Amino acid sequence: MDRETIDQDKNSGLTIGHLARRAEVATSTVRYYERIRLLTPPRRTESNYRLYTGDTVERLRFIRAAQVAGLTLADIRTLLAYRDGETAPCAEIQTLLESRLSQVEDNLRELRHVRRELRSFLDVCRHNSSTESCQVLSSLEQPAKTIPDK
Amino acid sequence: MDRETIDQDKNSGLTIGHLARRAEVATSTVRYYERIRLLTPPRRTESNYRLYTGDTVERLRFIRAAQVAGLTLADIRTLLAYRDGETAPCAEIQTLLESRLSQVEDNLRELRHVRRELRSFLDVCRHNSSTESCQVLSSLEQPAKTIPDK
DNA sequence: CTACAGCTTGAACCTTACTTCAATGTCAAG
DNA sequence: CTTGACATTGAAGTAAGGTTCAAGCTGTAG
Repeated sequence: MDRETIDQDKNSGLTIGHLARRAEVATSTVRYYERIRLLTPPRRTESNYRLYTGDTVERLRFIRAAQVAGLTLADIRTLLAYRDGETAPCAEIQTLLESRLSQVEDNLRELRHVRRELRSFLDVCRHNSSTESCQVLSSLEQPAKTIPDK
Repeated sequence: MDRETIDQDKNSGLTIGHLARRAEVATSTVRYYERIRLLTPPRRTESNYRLYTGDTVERLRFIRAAQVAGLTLADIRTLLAYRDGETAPCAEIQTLLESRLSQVEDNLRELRHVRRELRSFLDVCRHNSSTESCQVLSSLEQPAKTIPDK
């Protein structure tokens, strides 16, 4: 039995620090999530320390998993409400996921475009023999400049 | 000769509004750029209006082009300093572009990961016959859950 | 008993790239 | 002369997801 486990047994609850270590988030994040109503206020010790159960560890992992999937905290609040309630309307969840997916795909397209731009500027840079008067600067002058084909 | 051109000729200078329209940015953006020293303070009319030359239109286009290429305004300030000065050290510019490119590539990798996650949750959603108790919620419970191969 | 780690709070701060606001001044047209 | 568009300023607001701070209490090891 390690320190953590002993501490937990003692009062059958986790202080914010223990919760945070188990869920691998910062304590400030836990308080932040309580503020924005992703976590409901937990019970308190006599000395006003927050006291959590293992369920909250799960909840935090849920939040992380959803974040990794690209959902915003606002999205996640919606999902958590379903998770807390008895109904979990699949169609609405699906709509939410699909709308995020299409945003992610937009971002991907834009990033690929940015990558193309950067690469083409780097090409200019590399085909430049002079160490001064980098051609990139002037190629940035003409907007929408395309590499002339051949 | 259109209104814009007449206005320009009159005093051989552009007010902030004319500059903004020519460069297709908001006037508030122009003032912002001046504040963060991307633009040097222009001369003023007697009545304290900013008065720009066509060079500033070019400068704003330069900024836009660089932004589209994924550079931050801080990066761009560096480039503008080279552009204003007599030396444009190609090597350093190349380094800057390469470091942005690798950030962009990191972002792309991460976004592709996010897309995979979202798609796999959507698969769960679509293979679910029940309209209630959406399986996505429980599949978010187990972190790092991989779809079991067959 | 004394450290020192850990907890409490509300408020402020961080990043990036801007926008908005309020109060006031300027300029050209009718 | 009035109206309306445009200009000025500094300060504050926005989005998102947190972090940091100050000042003060609690808990425990030595």
